[in-house]
Amino acid sequence: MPNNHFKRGELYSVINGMASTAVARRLQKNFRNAGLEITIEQWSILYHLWKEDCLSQQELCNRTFRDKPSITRLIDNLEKQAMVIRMPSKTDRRINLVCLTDAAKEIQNLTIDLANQTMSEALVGVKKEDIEIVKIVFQKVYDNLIL
Amino acid sequence: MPNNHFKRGELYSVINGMASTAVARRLQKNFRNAGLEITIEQWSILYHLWKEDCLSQQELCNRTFRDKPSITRLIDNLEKQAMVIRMPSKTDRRINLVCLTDAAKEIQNLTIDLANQTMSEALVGVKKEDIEIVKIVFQKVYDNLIL
DNA sequence: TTGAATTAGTTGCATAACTAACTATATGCC
DNA sequence: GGCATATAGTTAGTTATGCAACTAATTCAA
Repeated sequence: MPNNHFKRGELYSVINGMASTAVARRLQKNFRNAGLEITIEQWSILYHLWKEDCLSQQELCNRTFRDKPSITRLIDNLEKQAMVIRMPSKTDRRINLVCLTDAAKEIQNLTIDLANQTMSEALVGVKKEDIEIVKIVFQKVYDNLIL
Repeated sequence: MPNNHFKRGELYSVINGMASTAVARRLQKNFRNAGLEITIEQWSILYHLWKEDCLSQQELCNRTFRDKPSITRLIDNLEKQAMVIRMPSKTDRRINLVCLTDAAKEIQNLTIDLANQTMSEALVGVKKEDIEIVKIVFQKVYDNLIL
């Protein structure tokens, strides 16, 4: 039994029960209050497309740390809401390029402002250098488990 | 537009896409490989009951940062698998006390070992003091958003 | 003591996640 | 060229999550 047993268990439940839920739920609420009918999961797809448009579904899997079926359904739902369209790649017919519509471009600034505002609320009292440490720890965890 | 705009956006997607999924998915896989038919969400309930048995559903909500319907269904599924039973409180008939069965007690040591092992794999190369910082940051985030 | 407000838990509906099994296209080796 | 293998994406089935609306029991105050 490792000697740091309980600490790790505690960390585990913190990560699992709190990290994504508290921030995500608040951001979702802020979207709703602003009249935006979009989930944070859908927004996270748009967020990556705003950085670089017309990515393949596989590339979205890599960048959002989701598996392929999850991306398929998220794109399905975003397509229903006319936020993105699937464009068959001309060089590889297996690939769908996921491209933004004008509707998605219109909500970019508003939603990113809301996200920044939410992160500001969430990070009150947290030192900048500690945020950097959290990012580094998460990246290491991801590398340890996935690569 | 806040000047630390992109950093926070990045942190957001890291928290949302990676934190719970990578560790949780690995732990789930380790459970499955050990022949355990239990989800990590169900395990997180058992984890709190091993620390203190016969908690109310509301108390489990507080300790696992979940809402009431989530707890209701997790307990439903755990009850189907005969891991817990609902016992009506004698002092307040609105309350269900959720108590462990022998089957749950049997898997306690094995699953906690697997969880510690998974956290050890996940935290390779991460300094102990950085883990503490992550915990403190998450607690602050939670306090900022919920309280 | 009765009636409003609070608290504990459940149910219905929608979205999202993972696994496993599947189709279709592309690549690479003989 | 042709077959094995790899890659991109979809579908089906189960579990989990969030919200809103609901029932039942308790508390508290007029």
